[in-house]
Amino acid sequence: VTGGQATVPPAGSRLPILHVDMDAFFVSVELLDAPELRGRPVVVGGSGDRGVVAAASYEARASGVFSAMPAAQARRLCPDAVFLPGRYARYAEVSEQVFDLFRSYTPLVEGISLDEAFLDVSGAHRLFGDSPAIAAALRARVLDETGLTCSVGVAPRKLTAKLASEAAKPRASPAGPVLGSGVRVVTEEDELPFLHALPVRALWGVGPVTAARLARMAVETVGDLAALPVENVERALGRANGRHLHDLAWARDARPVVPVTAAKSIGHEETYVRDHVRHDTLERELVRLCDATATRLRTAGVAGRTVQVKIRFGSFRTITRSVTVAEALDTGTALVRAARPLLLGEDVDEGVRLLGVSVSSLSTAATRQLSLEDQGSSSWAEATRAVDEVRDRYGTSSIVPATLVEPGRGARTKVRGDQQWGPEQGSRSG
DNA sequence: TCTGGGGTCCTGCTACGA
DNA sequence: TCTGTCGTAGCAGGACCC
Repeated sequence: VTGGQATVPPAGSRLPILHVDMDAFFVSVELLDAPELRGRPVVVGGSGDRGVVAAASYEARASGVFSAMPAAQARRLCPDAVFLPGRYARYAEVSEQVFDLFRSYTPLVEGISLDEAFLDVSGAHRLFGDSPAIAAALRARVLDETGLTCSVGVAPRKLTAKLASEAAKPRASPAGPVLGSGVRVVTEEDELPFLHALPVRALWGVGPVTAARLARMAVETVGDLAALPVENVERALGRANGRHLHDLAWARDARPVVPVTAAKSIGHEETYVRDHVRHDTLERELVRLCDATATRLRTAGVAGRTVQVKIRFGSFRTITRSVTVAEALDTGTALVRAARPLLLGEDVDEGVRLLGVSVSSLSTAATRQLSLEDQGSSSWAEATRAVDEVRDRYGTSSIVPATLVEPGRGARTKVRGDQQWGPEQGSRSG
């Protein structure tokens, strides 16, 4: 307030949230490195029989290929497409470059995935102008510095910023990709009309099951959902979820942009080319997954008390078995000790399609209680540190649990990003 | 017809101690 | 000593996200 009169803030400063979404990110990175593929239908992921599509170019999308679609289906729909296996490390590298650029506008950057982030730019207006101006400048710089395009939503809160960036995206059409607006601004006044016109499936948290439940109540749009009494929604969807979605339908979303959130679980899982039926083979796979998970725990400087084993059978029936131990674990041997009885307790005659290990109830090394093993002897901790150092210097496969060494074949280890979107043809099974 | 891998969050149930 | 209640932790499954 100055001179007894309220100053009206400029419209852009009442739109603190940006949602930035890279366009067809994995595919765009591939095209950056292989420009001769531009204009062709390109699909990342799903090169094996059991894979799924991780990303599709707009040319491939015009044939009906979308993310998460089974590879076999994608191949039928678009036989001319170039299928690429995906390079997680390369995407992570480009992502880091893009996120650094985001952080040059504001420290309040919340990554949702490699290709998507929320930015709170409420403190950046003096330096960079209002939010729509920041959005436009940011898009231009991303293109200039990386050669990639992105779409940006600008809105008063996360919910609508995300939906706005979606509305700004390019679209696939049979005639080829149709450019989007690139930036979409949704002001406080526009918010409810914009929101209520969208299909209810657009809301974060409404998947196929929830959408089907809502359809039984004749809810097709966000507006339909908003019009229902909250009690009815709670009865249909459960208390927490029902209230949350009803709030979202009225654009009530107070979630702040949180720059860093600590991981709550770390794990690995893998789908096999053919189902495993032998316990000894699965035990070896379990050792490999535990070893990889433990390495990542140590890299993150955390250890966990709850160890979970996930088994997906040939029929796609999926079970989880978990155990919580007194002391937090971060070594492969300790994880195997906890996980093995969980696996051995299950009948695998049906055939196991996927095996996974994950660790939760994480604590940092500084706060965790010393285990008896730690207190009794430091030799195992030293050996583990030495293993990490050898792998740092000579690669992940340079030193592995003896169980994983096969005469004449060496050893196969797992690192993050391996077989990210399904098993490769010809990889090991048994 | 076929359904990945990395996660988060919620719900319902059971066990257990105060 | 027995019984009921309540809060919490652990466990399993499911829905959802990118």
